[in-house]
Amino acid sequence: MTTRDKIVDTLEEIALLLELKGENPFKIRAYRTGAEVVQSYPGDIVQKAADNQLKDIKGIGSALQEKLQELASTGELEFHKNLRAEFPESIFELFDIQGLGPKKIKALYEQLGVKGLADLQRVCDSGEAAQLAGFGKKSVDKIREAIAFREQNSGCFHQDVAMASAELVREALQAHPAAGRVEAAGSLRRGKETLHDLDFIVATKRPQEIMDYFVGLPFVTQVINHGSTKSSIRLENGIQCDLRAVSNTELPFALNYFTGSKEHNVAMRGRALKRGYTLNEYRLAPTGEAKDISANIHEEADLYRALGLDYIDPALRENAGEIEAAEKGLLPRLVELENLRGTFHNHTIASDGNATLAEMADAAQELGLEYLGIADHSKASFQANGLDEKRLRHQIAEIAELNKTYEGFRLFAGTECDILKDGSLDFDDGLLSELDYVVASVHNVFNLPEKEMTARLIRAIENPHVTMLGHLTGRLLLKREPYAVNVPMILDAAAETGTLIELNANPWRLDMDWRWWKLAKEKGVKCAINPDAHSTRGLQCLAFGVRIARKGWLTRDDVINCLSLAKVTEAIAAKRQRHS
DNA sequence: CTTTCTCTAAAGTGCACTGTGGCCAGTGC
Repeated sequence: MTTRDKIVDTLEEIALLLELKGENPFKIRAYRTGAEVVQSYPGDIVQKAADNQLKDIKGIGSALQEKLQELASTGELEFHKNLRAEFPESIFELFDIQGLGPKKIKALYEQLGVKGLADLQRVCDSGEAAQLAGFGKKSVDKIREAIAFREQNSGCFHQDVAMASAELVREALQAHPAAGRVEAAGSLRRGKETLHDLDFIVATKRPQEIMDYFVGLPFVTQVINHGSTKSSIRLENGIQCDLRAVSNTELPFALNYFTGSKEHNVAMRGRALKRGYTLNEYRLAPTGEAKDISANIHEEADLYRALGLDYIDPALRENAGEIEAAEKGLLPRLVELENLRGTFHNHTIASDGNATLAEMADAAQELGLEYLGIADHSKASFQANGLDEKRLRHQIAEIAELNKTYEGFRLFAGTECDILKDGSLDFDDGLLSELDYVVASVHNVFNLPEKEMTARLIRAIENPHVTMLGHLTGRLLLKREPYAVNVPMILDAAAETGTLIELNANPWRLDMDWRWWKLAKEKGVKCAINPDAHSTRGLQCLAFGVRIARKGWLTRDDVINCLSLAKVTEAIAAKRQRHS
């Protein structure tokens, strides 16, 4: 069965391969456009393609119509197969290296026979790469750094992929008749920003049966371990998944132990010892005269209570003050997805999103939100089709019109305004003042020294129209390092000016990092959880943002999205009013 | 490869930055 995703992937791969061949850039773009159109087409485009009913779809001309028909009806495409045959499979690895584009990959492949990462490392080390035209010592050094960065993160995955895989595994396990409770543990449960494996615990009386079933599941591509209570497999996407079978009574202990973090566990064990117990993954047992209380422990919460602690949410288990807080009854009541009543920073087809204003608004309402902020790119982000003054004013008017049609819901007119190299903004204050709010973000010149980058951001923060700072460090998890910026100084400036900091909920960003939010909260800086959605589906990234906010100890009072429509309207106008 | 047109040919997203090689090409947003 051909799926929409497969068609999209095929078209994108064709674009990549054509680039490698040095084809006409417009032809390449046509395939990329085609992929986008297929991705966002409302309706069953696969069926339509198979039936050759693709006429009059903008972006799909005669050549793509034919290819899509072949692809949809046969599941294959001769043209694609032939293209693939021209290059080794592993060549795609090279596109993950920052600083390598199609031209350089082409040169490496044709002149040095570089087929993948291993070859790339070799020709960098041997000095061959530096000899190529267009290459030199500096570029080779950069490539080596990029390889090292990639290797450091190899076997790591973004939250969206990990969560989807975890759901698949959980459902499969739960379906077995001998499976009792099935729980995800590990860093997934703690809500870490990236993950390298999935840990599951199942309560059962027949562990061997569960293990045999687990390693034989259809999505298993490799069996790493297969024992009577512990097995490890690899999924199709490369994620390793460990499963442990325990008894019902052991479950709370196993769950606690395998959720971690290691540091949290060490602290817990130490605490148990002080109270006369030894704690491990199976039980809490008295070491001396203490009374055996294990029969009273059915849930993790009972275990924490037994150690004189309030229940500590998995998100907080990083040994970063959570045990002390739990002892004193000072743990925060963490924000929940259900607390969010709206969100900011979302894109539409006006810039690089693929849904219209109305579609985004409808999707937001379906999620139960009361307001949605639109923040399309500004003109300096040309590559993202950023709006100029005229188009933005047109969008403001469009939003005003749409707002007349809603009851109990509102679109906010905003912008994701580029912060230019010197810290000035891409739009003048006159236009910014016509908007409901402004997200200010950096999209170019990432390599400034920390001092200059910090000054750049602070200058933007000091603009009275800047409501919030977008993706603070510009990092792309597992792909690009954050840029150098002094976060405490930024937080001070934000606190002083009443500027919000975004928690960008895109699983590739999750920026500002969760490790800073506790400090931000202490300084009185508020958070805006934003999905940075480029489609209606993208709004669901909010869930990832909430997970990170929880790791940052944030409560509903710290997150502006938890305010009602009336209150949030005041809140986003507050900074500006200080200055008027 | 697609769209648009002045309708069978031309135009189709711009800029900053980096490094290399000698004033340009590749990359990334």
